[in-house]
Amino acid sequence: MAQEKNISKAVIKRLPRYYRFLGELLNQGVVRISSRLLSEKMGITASQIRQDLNCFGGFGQQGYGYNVQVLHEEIASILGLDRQADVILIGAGNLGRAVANHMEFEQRGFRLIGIFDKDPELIGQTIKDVLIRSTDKIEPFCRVYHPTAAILCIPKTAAKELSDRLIAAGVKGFWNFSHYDLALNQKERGIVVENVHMSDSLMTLSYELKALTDKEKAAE
Amino acid sequence: MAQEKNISKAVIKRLPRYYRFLGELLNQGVVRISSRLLSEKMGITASQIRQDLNCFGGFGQQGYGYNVQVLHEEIASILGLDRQADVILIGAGNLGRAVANHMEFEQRGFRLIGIFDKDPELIGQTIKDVLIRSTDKIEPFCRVYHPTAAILCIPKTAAKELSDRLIAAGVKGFWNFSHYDLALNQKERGIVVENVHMSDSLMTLSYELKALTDKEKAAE
DNA sequence: TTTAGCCCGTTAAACTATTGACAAGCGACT
DNA sequence: AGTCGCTTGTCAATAGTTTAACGGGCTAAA
Repeated sequence: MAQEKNISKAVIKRLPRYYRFLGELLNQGVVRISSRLLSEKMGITASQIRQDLNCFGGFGQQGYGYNVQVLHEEIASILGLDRQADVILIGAGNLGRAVANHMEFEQRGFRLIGIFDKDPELIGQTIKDVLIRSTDKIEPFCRVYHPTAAILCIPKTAAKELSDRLIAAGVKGFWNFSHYDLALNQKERGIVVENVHMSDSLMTLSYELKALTDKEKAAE
Repeated sequence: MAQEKNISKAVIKRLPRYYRFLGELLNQGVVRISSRLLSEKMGITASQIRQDLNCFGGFGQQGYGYNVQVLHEEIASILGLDRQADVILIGAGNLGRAVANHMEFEQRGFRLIGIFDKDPELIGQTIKDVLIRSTDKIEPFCRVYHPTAAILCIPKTAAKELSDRLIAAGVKGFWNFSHYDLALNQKERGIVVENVHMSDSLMTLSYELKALTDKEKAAE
């Protein structure tokens, strides 16, 4: 395996997008693609594509380009989508249920093996054949099944306590939908966090819409 | 209003986070905060905070710092949270329902005024007192209510057609949860797009977990 | 087999973003 | 009123990211 140097975060963030576009090309039966053509499709520079891919090895060939299927598989492997990391979901409210139902975990490198909630009404129900257990059962469950990651779909107020407990129970990664800023406290402890701050995203949209309106007004 | 120069995207993306932290301080009854203190709480440099805030004007005072409430309100105003931009939701599946139920639109500068789906089973139902209508009714609805933005919680396959129709109907902003890369086609047309690519985020987490495991193995 | 046209990998340059440094202003205490 | 310590706003330096340029190798066609 290559990947000696530390790969920049910016590159990593682009990989899933490459993967998505290559998957589409594969579906369309496209066999080869040049960085120039892909750059036109994706709206980025060909230079960036070549530079990004080169972080992980020379997958292309001069005068030919890249083989779509090979590249698709290589990126899957880089992202670790060929594994099945066990993940548990904490919080089976609106958002938690939607995430459990909506995401294709198996195609993204994960397997959902447990769901936890503190609401007695929900406990005992199942989502996608996975039983909802009491949050009290998190520790015993982890002792048996050792999930690698946890998805947090819980209120901000519960996030600190639960994340601490999960880390103590051996969870290494978090997909955090709560408004709590998890990464702050967990850095440098061998814990990785991926935040999905939906309301931040919505506020960004608000800003951009406002900026758009202001600009149009100014143009008059 | 200040904000003459074009503000960098990186700064905008941080504003909601500032807003979140300031809101918390406000709840705790904190009256003033220095960039140094805030930087410790947020895990970024004080320099960056001062530089970011200065893009929009000098809200602080030497020897004192920033007034928490004033700054909180200023950022709300910059982000446009004091407005109520009308927004419609397209797609009332798992994800769409969760978004409608879960997000506090009124506190983020928006007001949800309509929901659309093509499934006859869902049409006629309501979410948060908002009626679910047929997607056939999008155009007449827009002619009457002129929504500023649309939330796309629909499959990739439907995204292109619906976004085209919505743009034709006068929608200016998209909060896009579909796997379709909306921004590509809509750039430079006075349309703003904020993508929430959840599966990209999940794949990023997969990469980071893999990298973590690899590093631990290498350390042995 | 030769040649022309592509296209990759790589290095260098341009650009952007973050961090550090410091002068000047404010507040609090003497 | 004067002084000390703190903190901003801003400029300069550093770090990081993106884009451009180019040598050389591969493909395909003559």
